[in-house]
Parts: sequence; C-alpha cells; structure tokens
Amino acid sequence: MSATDSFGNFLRTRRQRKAGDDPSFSLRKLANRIGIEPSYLSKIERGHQPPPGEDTIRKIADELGEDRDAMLALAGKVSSDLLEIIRQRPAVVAELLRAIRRAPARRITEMSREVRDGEW
Amino acid sequence: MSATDSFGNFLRTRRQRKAGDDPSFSLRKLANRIGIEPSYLSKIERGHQPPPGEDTIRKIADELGEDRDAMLALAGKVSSDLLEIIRQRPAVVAELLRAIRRAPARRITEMSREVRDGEW
DNA sequence: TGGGGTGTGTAGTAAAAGCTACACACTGAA
DNA sequence: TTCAGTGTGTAGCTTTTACTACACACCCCA
Repeated sequence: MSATDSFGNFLRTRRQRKAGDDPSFSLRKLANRIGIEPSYLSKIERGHQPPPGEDTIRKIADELGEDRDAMLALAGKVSSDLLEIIRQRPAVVAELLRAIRRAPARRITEMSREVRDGEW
Repeated sequence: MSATDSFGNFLRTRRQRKAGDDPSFSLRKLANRIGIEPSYLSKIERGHQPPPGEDTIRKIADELGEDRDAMLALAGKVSSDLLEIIRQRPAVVAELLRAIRRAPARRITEMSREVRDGEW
C-alpha cells in the first residue's frame, strides 16, 4: 500500500469517525479550518493526490487529535525539527539511529527517559 | 552561511587539496567519475547552484573519502536510510531524537555502543 | 602553433511537489 | 421547492529540484 493510499485511508476513517458526533468535521469544514481547498482534501482522502506538505499535515493531525510524527510517517515524511537534530551532529546521531534499528521499542523509550533524567 | 555556500566551499577545498598530489582530482575528471557535467560541479563548488541530489552527494563523499552523513548534512539533507528508520517507528524514535538534542556527543556515542552490545 | 587539459558562462529542460479555482450532482430539512 | 450543505471532477498553476548541452577562454608544452 502506497503512502498516498495509507495516508488517505487513515485520514478519511479518522475524520468520518469524528464527523459522526461532530458536524464540524465534514470534509468541507475541516478543509476550511486547515486552509486548503475541499476538493484537494477529498482527493487526498481517496488517494487521488499524494499527501500534502508538512505544515498541512501538522494542522490535520492537530485537528484530528492524532500524533504529528505518526501522520507524517504515514505520508512518507519526517518532521523538519527532527531533520535539524540530525543535521546538527550527523555522525553521532546517524550512528545511534542505525544502532537502534532493530532494538525493541521498550528499550528505545527507556533510553529517552534515561537521557532526560540525566543518568550519566 | 547557506547550505549552498558551505557545501560548495567544503567540496572545493577538499577536492583541491587532493588535486595537489593527484591530477585525477581535477574538476573535470572528478565530475566524469561521478557522472555529472563539469560545469554543474563547478557551479556547485562556487555556490552558484545548490548541492546536488542524495545519490550524487554520496558519490562525491566516497570519492573524497569523506563521511557521507556529514556531507549530506552540509547540504541540508539527511540520508534516506535514516529517514526510513524514523518512519518505521515514528513515535518512539522521535521521542529519542528530541531527548538527545542537548545531550553531549560522548553520551550519544555511548548509547550506540550499549545498544549494539545488547546491554539490557 | 596547435592540441590536450583546465575551469566557467549561458541557456535551457523534465519531472515532481503542492497546491487553487470553479463547476457539478446529490441530499435533507424549512 | 428552494437552498444550504455535502462530496467530487476537471483543469489548470507556481515553485522547486536536479540536472544537461555546449560554447568560450585560458594555459602549457612539444
């Protein structure tokens, strides 16, 4: 399943679920709040257009109450602030990312906690 | 200094240094080995063109014996294999990256080692 | 005094990304 | 029975990305 399709499907089902008990989540109204053309949003939901740009995805995620990074990933993208973190120290950070590729998620979360708590 | 300029400057000085004792590092010959037009390489070196695409940067880095991730970073890019690692598990990996933003490089390298050694 | 080698200037090009604008057809309530 | 609201189809657009093609001017040295 292409990024175009999975992003669209996810978006459509999440929006429709919300539209069930909140009429402000009609395709048109949501598009207006986000600041894009309704027809464009329609095409994205059905996979007739690839996912939109980063800023637009961010707004969509916020409106739906979904995780920004997860939606960006669905769209085949990575948040630009993460890119910036990598670009600041390419060698060390690249090494770390390649190291954790197959590590269990639990272990990765644990590492985040340790770093934040300053355990070293 | 823009990405265009710093990438160009770095490339030019590294290439010229090598050209000093190895004539196969003339702009033209290097361009031919890489598979791009000499005039294009010339413009990139002088910052008249933005850095080339990922594949081309990779080839340049390999020719110069420089770190790929570092050169990509100079160009304002991030290696697509790292993007893929993030997209696989956006939430956990994003959390980790944001956590290490201000951590000392030594600590990050240490973490890579620990994960590879399977210390958990 | 050419003929290979050097770098550079000008002028394009193809494809992708990220959209807009507007008309159309349907539905459900007033 | 109209009209506000729903989603959708068609046809564009601008900007960015990542280059190519080719001619020009200089230098050196055989």
